[in-house]
Amino acid sequence: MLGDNNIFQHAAVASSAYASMAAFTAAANMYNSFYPTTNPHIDPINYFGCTDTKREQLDSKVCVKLEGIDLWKRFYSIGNEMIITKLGRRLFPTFRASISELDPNMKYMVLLDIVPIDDNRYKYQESAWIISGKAEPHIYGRYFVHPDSPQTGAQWMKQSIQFNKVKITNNPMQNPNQILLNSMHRYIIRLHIIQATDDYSIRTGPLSTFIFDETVFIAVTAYQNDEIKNLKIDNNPFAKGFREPTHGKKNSSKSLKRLQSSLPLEKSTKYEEHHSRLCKSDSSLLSPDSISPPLHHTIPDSTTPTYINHHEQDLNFSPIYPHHQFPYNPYTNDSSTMMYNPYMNSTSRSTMNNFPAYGYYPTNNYNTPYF
DNA sequence: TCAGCTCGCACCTTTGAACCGC
DNA sequence: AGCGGTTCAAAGGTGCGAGCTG
Repeated sequence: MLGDNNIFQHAAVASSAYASMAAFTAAANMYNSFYPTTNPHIDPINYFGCTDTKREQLDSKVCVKLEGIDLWKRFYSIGNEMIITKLGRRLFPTFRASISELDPNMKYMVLLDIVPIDDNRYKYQESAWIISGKAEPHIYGRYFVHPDSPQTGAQWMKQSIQFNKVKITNNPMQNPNQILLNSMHRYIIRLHIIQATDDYSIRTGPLSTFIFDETVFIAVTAYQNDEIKNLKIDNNPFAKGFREPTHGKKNSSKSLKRLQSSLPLEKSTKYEEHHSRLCKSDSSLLSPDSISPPLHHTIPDSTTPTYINHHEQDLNFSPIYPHHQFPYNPYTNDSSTMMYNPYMNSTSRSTMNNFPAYGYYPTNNYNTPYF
């Protein structure tokens, strides 16, 4: 099973049950940094861990809510960008979530990773993102394990979980705990909750994966869209130094424009304001022939999460495929793991058959079996 | 030529050690 | 001795912009 993966072997035989789980992830990340796979269908942890173990799902009542949803939506509505650097850059907005309905006495691990949502590379041209070619292969298997992992459900549910230390990089030789991304590619954040039942539960314990549409972003080495840049400056405390109208070479009109654009607006108004721009941007982005997406737009709302029961789901109509197991094994067909999708609820289910689940991103394959 | 990337910089927040008073 | 509050320097997170690269 382990093959010649000595790093993994050493981690797997760690004496402490939970230390070995963390060590496993670290080792997998380390291994992947040295021996990256570019095969889009093989998750390295899965590849070197378990290839054919069926995963149970967590209790279907388990609920995850994305915190700071309003800010995420504001970035989402413009077309979020995240800076990546060789040394690693933090995510902003910070990914925060609150979990409910876990077993208070059971121990869990919480992991975060970032996966591509399509096979395209993009470029920013004439104030819009357009496809510029085929994507570079994504290196799978880099996860950020929440430093509090593992802890009991009661502890996880006590307060919101913050992933403020997560860093993204474009340097494969950077710290393996940083998530490796390609510039000018589009990604989405995933959250994984794994029941920590024993030494190897990271590979075998019940798992649920949660995806939040609002976290879609394009990785860049420099901001392309001024609106995004200004929104970051106005909301990130570390960028406060760039808010001052007289700062550096910023001219007053530019600063004034930025300040105006950042004024708090009534939520619905703000989204509607960006709506037309988003449609234009996405249509050019997602369809080379510039066909606009269906006029069925809603701002995703992860504050009202609904879950998919994959056993009930009609895969012939829905673009959503189950996360088979953690790690994903492309050669099994286990639909046990549920996944969060804000569009899927009792009232919108019928719409699903006609409209892609993730609205603005009909080419979504970020929930296809990579994992 | 140029889009994309790197690096040093100024400016800022965060962090934690040291100090102080109760 | 222990605790809580304050101060302050170091560490680290920002975007900027010039220069580099393929």
